[in-house]
Amino acid sequence: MDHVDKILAQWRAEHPEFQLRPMGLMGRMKRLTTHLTQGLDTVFAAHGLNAASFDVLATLRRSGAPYALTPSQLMDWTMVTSGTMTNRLDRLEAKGLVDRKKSAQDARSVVVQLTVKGLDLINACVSDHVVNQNRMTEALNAKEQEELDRLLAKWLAAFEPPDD
Amino acid sequence: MDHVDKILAQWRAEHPEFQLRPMGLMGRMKRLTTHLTQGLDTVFAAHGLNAASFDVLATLRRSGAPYALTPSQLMDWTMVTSGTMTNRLDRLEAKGLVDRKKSAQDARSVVVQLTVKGLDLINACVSDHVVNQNRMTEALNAKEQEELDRLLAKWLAAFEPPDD
DNA sequence: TCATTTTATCTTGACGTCAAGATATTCAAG
DNA sequence: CTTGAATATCTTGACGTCAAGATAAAATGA
Repeated sequence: MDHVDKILAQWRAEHPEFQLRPMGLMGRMKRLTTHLTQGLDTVFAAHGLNAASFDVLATLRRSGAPYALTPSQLMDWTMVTSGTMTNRLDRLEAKGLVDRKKSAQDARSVVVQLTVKGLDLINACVSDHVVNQNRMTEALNAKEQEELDRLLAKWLAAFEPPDD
Repeated sequence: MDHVDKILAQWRAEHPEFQLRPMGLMGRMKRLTTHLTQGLDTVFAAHGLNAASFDVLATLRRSGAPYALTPSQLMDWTMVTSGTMTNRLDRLEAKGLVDRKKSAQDARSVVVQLTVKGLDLINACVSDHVVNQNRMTEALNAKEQEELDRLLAKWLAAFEPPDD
């Protein structure tokens, strides 16, 4: 009897005819996401970052040398709007973790690149982050993780058709 | 090859030694949550609500007649801070969907109750909401939903020890 | 009883996000 | 060419959220 079970029990008492499995699924997803987010934030904060800034720096880092992408490419990877990305980049630039240069090919465009300071920071943070993620997933064994991943991937495919 | 697979492939190229299954799991959870949230918002918006206001009204509704809880009880159910709950209640009260009365038993406390207007609105909205949730879960069959729910519940238990 | 601690709610200030719109540049059709 | 459409980024204003602190009332215990 966890928190979500209690919510479902209340609905069942008020509306016995409701088909509640999807609600349970989404409720557990939402609550789990809250806990996972908090757990990840701890590591980000230890490096002076938050989820938003980590998201951008990690995207640049894993794109490989020279660790440079346009704001539009960053928006595609991170699922945020242009206004949000502008705001994130302003803060990262103010902290000296990225810099912005006008694109040579397209005068409308900008190239965002990790600074040396930004690269060092994200390297250290990502290492801790991966360890942290593994620790937070220990409640499930290898087989369970595999099965969960398979089901999530199938569900996700309904919203993001895989290209291949 | 979905979006998360692409992210993992980038990390694998940069850091072959990383243990990436937990990252894949969390990435899919996060992305799925984003899509699910957007899908739910559509129904809320059709009734003039958002996720925050729906959350409060639905919590009051499923608590059963007389649809009245204190702000502290609402905070426990919804996992938000006191400042957030004050803000949510201010807006709902301004729209005439709930009212706040001082508690007779405890002068520190307040009782938040659905108005008739609030009750009618949340009844209509919840019906649509349950249908919507079921529709958004159709990508998984009954057996898959059951298995996914079992795994999520087990993982969630690591963060919220079930009392029973 | 009275002082201390705990509880319940609200306030304040900062931040991250989005939608809608503004600017500037490039592309494409005739 | 030239002009209209599409693209890339930034700006603005509103909102939801949180952490930290303020206020008031109740509970505790000496």
